[in-house]
Amino acid sequence: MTITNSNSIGKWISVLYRYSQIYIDKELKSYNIGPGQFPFLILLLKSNGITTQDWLSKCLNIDKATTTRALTKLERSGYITRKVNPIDKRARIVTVTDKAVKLKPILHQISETWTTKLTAGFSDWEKELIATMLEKLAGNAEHIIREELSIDEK
Amino acid sequence: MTITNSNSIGKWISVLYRYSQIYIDKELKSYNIGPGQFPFLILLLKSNGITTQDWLSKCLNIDKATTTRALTKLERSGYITRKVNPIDKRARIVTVTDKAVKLKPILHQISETWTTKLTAGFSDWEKELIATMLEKLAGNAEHIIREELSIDEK
DNA sequence: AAAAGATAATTGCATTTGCAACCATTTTAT
DNA sequence: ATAAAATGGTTGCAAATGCAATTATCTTTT
Repeated sequence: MTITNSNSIGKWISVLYRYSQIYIDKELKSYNIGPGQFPFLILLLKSNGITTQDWLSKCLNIDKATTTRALTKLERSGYITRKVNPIDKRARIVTVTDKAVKLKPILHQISETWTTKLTAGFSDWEKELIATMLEKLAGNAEHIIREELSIDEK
Repeated sequence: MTITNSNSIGKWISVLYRYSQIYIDKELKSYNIGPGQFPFLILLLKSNGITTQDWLSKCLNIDKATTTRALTKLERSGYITRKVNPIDKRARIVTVTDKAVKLKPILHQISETWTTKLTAGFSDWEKELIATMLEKLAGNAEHIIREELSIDEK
């Protein structure tokens, strides 16, 4: 018998996910950036030009079809450009524009404000701890799903 | 300057959310229960007949329109019934069926297996800790969104 | 060098979701 | 007692999302 508090981890993850979507949506609506684009833009601002769409998908665990569409929207809104990689014509080189770079501080501020308010009452040490723990959970989750997939492939 | 690890909490939450959706979808597809119904069914199995749809929505932070649809699907699949509350005709009394009760052990097992694998490498103490911390985060998130709403209402 | 397999990205399709607007009923205020 | 406000739930609509299939290109095998 192991009915413990920890079984609600999944519930809180999903609740938190929905809150964060609502928050991002409110904060970024005026920039024509939705919760579906936000993580891509943040990631691209960190790793400009040095990544494939597929890598973005894997890094964020977002379906590659969704990635295509998110980047299409970001491109239409003028935050990124995509050109075919001449070395590998299947791939695209995704580059952030000046418009995106100018927005970078605001994006980070929104992200930081959210984190700060979210972790109100936590010590700095606890903040680091929970981030580290979540990262570990995500690693485990990836492992679980990958294993399930490989079982299916039998 | 506060660029720390903790700023990625949001990222990991969203990554974990998507993994969990994939997992639940795979595990429960054969029962005709999707990730959108799962949390409701779990919650209803705990608090049968003693809740409104609105309470479910608030508890899980899920839009009430989505709640209506999730319950409609659960009803069609035979896991719950809804009747108008004679005391308050606006409200519905949601009751789980025998079919749902029979499924309860399986649902809990799926939930437990996910949690166990997700927290692989964590001590029991750490498992409790992360659940507690996530609950706190969710409480803070609710607070943030509620405050933002009340500002908009000015 | 050609065929088979893998990889990067896109498109089609169906499903899910949230916001707004709405209806019905109950509660509160006057 | 009636009007106004609040509450529980549903529906319309548009946007987002994931899976599967497809295209194009590159890599590996033979």
